[in-house]
Amino acid sequence: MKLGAVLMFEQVNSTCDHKELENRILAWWGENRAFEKLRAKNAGKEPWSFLDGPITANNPMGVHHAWGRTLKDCYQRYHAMLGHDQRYQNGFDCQGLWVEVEVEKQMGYETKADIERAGLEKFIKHCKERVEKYSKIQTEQSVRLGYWMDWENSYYTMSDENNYTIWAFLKKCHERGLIYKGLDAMPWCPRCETGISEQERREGYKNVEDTAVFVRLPLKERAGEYLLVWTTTPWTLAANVAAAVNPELTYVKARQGESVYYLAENLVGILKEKGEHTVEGKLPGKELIGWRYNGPFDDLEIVQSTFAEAGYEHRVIEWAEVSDSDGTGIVHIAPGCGKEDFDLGKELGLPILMPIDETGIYTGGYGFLTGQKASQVAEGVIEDLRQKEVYYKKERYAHDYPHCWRCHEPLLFRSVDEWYIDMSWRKEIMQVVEQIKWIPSWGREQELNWLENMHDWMISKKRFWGLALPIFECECGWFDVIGGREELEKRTVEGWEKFEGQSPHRPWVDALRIKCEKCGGLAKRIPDVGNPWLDAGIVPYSTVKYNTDREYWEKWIPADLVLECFPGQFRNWFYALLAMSTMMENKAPFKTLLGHALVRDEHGKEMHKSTGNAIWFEEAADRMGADVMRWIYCGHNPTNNLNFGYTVGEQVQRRVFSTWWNVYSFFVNYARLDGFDPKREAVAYEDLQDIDRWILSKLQVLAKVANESLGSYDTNAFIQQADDFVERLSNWYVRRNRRRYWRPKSDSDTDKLAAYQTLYRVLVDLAKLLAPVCPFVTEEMYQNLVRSHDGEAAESVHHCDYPQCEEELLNEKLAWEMDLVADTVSRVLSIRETRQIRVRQPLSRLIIASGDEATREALGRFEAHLLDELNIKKLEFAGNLDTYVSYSLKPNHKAMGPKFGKDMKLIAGALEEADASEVAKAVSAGQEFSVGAGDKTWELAAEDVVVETDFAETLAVSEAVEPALVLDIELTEELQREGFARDVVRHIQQIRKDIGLEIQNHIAVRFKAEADGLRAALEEYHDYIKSETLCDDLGPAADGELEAAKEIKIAGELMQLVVRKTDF
RNA sequence: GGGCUCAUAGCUCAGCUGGUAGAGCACACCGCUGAUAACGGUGAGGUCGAUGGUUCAAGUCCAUCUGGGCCCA
Repeated sequence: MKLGAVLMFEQVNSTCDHKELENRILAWWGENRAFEKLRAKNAGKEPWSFLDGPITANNPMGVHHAWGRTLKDCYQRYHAMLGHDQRYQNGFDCQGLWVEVEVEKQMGYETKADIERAGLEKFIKHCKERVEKYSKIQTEQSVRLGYWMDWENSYYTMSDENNYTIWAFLKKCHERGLIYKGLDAMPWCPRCETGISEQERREGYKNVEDTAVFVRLPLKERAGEYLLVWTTTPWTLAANVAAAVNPELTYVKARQGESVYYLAENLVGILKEKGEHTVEGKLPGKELIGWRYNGPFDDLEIVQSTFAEAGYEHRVIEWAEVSDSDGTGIVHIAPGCGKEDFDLGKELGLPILMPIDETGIYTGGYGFLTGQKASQVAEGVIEDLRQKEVYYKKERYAHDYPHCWRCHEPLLFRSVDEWYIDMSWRKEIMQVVEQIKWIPSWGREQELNWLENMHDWMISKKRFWGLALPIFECECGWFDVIGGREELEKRTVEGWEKFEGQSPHRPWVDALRIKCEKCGGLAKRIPDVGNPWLDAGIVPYSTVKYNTDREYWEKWIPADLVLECFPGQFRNWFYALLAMSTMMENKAPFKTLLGHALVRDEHGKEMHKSTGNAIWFEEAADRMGADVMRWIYCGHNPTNNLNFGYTVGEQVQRRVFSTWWNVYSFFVNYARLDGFDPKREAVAYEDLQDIDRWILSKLQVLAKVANESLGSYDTNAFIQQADDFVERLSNWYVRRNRRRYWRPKSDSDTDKLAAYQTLYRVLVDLAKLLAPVCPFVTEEMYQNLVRSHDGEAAESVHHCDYPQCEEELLNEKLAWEMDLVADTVSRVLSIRETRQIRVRQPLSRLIIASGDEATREALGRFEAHLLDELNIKKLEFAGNLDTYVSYSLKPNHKAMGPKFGKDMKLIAGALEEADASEVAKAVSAGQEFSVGAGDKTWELAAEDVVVETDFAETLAVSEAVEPALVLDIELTEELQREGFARDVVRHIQQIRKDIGLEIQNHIAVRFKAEADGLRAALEEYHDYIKSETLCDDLGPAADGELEAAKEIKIAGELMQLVVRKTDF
């Protein structure tokens, strides 16, 4: 088809290919530097500050990351359209064990020794390379998502600036005397050869089955009597120092064969398996305290020497935490191998046996155990105990046991020296928490709860790739913390030449020495690296020019928004941010924190590579489209986990995007045919139709909701409204107005112009409103609708001002009226349904009965829509339905409750007794009336009761709600013929579609029909059928013309139809 | 044991400051279609986890309990 000169819109397909469209828009943004122009446009204006939590640059980004990133982008785009200046800085988390583990896998290293053999420098280089590789991949993925960031300027937590700023933080801590080295029993990963911090330990609990052993420990001075002790970690028995009982529990003395056993009364059942026993006495736990016994490994040289040195013998101690829920009620205590054991040992001054080294292997002095892996000695220990006759029995025992969160090895407990920050200043942090708005609000409680209960912060890790802790320690015990590069250079007395020009990482920083201020010797850096949450926690300082441009920092911090996935972060990033910022400046680094939950699969299961239900980001983006994904993310309540998958994607695509796109495509394609010129002077508001004013009002409501929702970080509320708007736009506004666009072209047709202008305005504003949510499809629409003809308009939809509600276009009355019309339509359709009368069959009249003037007036004004939509000839109005009905009465609780209170039940009874038709008359007249029960009477108003009506059979009625509707369902032959004609039209249209004709193609139709009614209808409605179907030639078929005929059935009568295209 | 949180239709979820329960999907039936491989209508399906309390009125507020999740000990 040839286009005239005035046609400016590009033709639009009826379906939208998201993948193609999005890639095209991405390329266009790039070529036109759309993002850079946006930044330039807003530069220097009022700032809005978002602070990005660094994403771990260790693997490709998943659909779970895309949730948070979509929300981040959405709020940034919204504020950009409000004209706010922004930093757009993305962050990558680079340092830490997670990277090391992946590099180890990649290089085939098994142990720390392997790394050291291969060379630390090489290893660190690989770590850096891995971070570079994945940060690049994540950047590309984020771009595909439509995430607008200053990608050239992303921050990396491995940067010098970041590391040195953490040093400054640590120095402040040290100046307050909060840094210390402590010996503690801690969970330890023998594979990673490092301690696991409290935060990390919580990541890795797994339910496993272990061998639990019952051991009988001979009591000294009580020949033939034994303590029965139970442990789930047989490897720790060699480090046994004491046995603990609960002084409040009751214990029994039980004889079994030659032996006498002591154990908790409630657990005596465990003896059964080994034969008969008799209970010879009961005693409280406190009577056992102090009893001495022979340890299970007293034969070991190291046990003997350690105990001798301490002047100690194995004995029973008290511990209130001992329970009788499992085991024997007597707990084996090894202070070198367990957290509680260690604390207990410290309290009581017990000696400590530390049997294993960093790799989980027994050290010297442990006899046959020496050189063995602790995780593999269970059977050997049992055999040894058996020979020593202290073995009683074993069992399989299922429990939650901590595992390494990275490599999944079971953790062991070791007593080791680690470095800590004393967190006794937690109250200061808790005060800072109060400065923050938490969404959802219980986030505050969560954070406070963590701060209340946390222990000191273990900041050291015996690994390689990470923050080099700036703690220099001298052999004499003196240590100091260096606060930055300058101080480091100033205080370094040796090794600077090896360090200069390198990042402050191992191995280079290990070469440095400073002078000990106590003994004058050389202090060297402790070999440990830092906890990675230090890296992420400092970013409000390190990435926002805190050290170099304080004015800039003041401008952007505290940030307006931090937005991250909730789980874990209360003790991780949020905690680190708050703690570090409290120490640095005693203030919150951000004002609002928005948290979201986790992404699950469609069925609510966790996504895992191994179970095959994981969805890769690229695949999702290409298959469903980034816009669709973003709609799903924005439309979800962030508090709840999100069940993500292709089914929900298809739903959103169908329900929202397909509908919206088709309105757009409908508009564009007809606007082209008609040569609609968007620059023409606007039709005056008073010359619009009510339905135009209605959709414009609805658009303003949407703009209001959009600004309120996005302004309060609630995309969900906005999406719900937008969803509804698209639905109403398509299935009411466009559906009701189709014929206005189809009318023959005429420049003087103001009403047609009004229809185009209204729909145009709605589509343009809707694109702007939704631009932050789905940036691609809105850009596409904007370019075609606006930029195609207006070179002065903003170059991108994302450069536009965000639409604000125009109060003068709001019209609540119209909204109410349109709801009434829609409701009326729906009710009449419901009547047709129950009476089995298809909508194509015209009916003679609809009676609307209401005592309410406004209701009648409103429906009267939309009469044309009602008649057309419902295929009815005539509308009649009545004040009530007296002549057809009998009445019954029901109380309206909402109206009466406040007035009559406790009398409600009595009044309900009185209404049942009252003269219903009298009341109905009063109600429909809006008058007061009285009812009575016993000796009481009440004055009721019209709105206090609901009148129900029973109808005669002759009419179809819907009277449950106001207004009452009565549908005349009598079918005359005349009406039937018209119904036939509409059926014929409909079938011809279907055939047109089936044979692939375009809207504008003309046709010829041949038919054959036997039934008189049908033939009469074809004759009577000959012209109507022709004009409705663009048919130039309609007539009965001659012989041989029906070969390709389609046989159809109309109201039970057969008919044959042939459609032929006549233009080419 | 303590803190937080959740419990509404078969599934996923809305229900703000109390007024007598909704949507989408799925299912069945019917209809509509010259924008819509769409849509509309109807039906079935809910003791709004349980029990008390406040109130004329509770999914909504309060208390207790049960069950799930997270956090802490």
